[in-house]
Amino acid sequence: MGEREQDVIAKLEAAGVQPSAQRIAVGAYVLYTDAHPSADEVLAEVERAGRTAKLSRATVYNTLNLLVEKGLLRQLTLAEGRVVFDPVIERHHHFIDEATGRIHDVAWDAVRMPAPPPPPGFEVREYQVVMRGTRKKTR
Amino acid sequence: MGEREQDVIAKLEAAGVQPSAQRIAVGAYVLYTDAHPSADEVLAEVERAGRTAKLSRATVYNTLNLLVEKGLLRQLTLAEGRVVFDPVIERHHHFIDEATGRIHDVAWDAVRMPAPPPPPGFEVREYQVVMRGTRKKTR
DNA sequence: GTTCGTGCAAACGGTTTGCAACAAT
DNA sequence: ATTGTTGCAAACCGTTTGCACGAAC
Repeated sequence: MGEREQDVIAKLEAAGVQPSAQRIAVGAYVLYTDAHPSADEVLAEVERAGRTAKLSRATVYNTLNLLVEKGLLRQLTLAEGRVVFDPVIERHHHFIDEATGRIHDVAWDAVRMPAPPPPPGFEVREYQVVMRGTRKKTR
Repeated sequence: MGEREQDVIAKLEAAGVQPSAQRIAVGAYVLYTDAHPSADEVLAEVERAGRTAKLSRATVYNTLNLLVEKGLLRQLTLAEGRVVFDPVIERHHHFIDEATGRIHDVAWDAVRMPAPPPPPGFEVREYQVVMRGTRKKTR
């Protein structure tokens, strides 16, 4: 067993997750990649690497969601695919109410921020701050 | 015909879009709402408002995409539903290559920014800058 | 032997596509 | 007549669910 796998097992156990063969295989990829893969890409990549027991789609989804729950992984909802429309054309920021999913516009001037630097070799066309949170408890 | 409809027609024509009955109906809702609706919510809302010719799902999608193309509407990909995973747990920002869809991590310290203010009555749990752009032309 | 994890297939929901019917000019 | 627009149904793709099999303690 490789060093990588040892490492994955340690992380899984530290998070209170039973290190099954499938979870190790998924973790050995997804916990070390910077490719920001989707669930299907994880499945494809693990199958390609091959040296593991059979792995079903459902197990990939189960495992990824479990790792997110346990704080080993973060879930990003930045990919195209489910889309929502905003008639406000001017640059502005967004706040997402995590309880309801409702999106609120936040005025551009509400945040004083220098233009952020893109990764080397890229140029920024547009940027915004995305906030997530909930309604404040009234006491 | 209401003032709202007149307005929509003007916007459509200014953008070089033929103002069909369906497009006017869609525009009369989506160009004036702050609810950030999905395509299906647009369909539901327009049907509820009712005072218009029949409207099919496909036409809603066509119309919304057309309005986005013409710059009358912005498309946000912030809603849950298509998801991608990142093993970097620490707070950081993201850059999305619009040509490829690839997502790059951007170090938190790369952007010097005060914590942004949420809409009144809300509190922020987490926030980040989301940049979109493309690879720089090499000349 | 009870609990937990997995695989399979079906269901589900949002989006896209192909095509025929239908305006509009 | 040509071009553009719409409706319908099917296809598609990512995700979730239900259930039965199998492994682990």
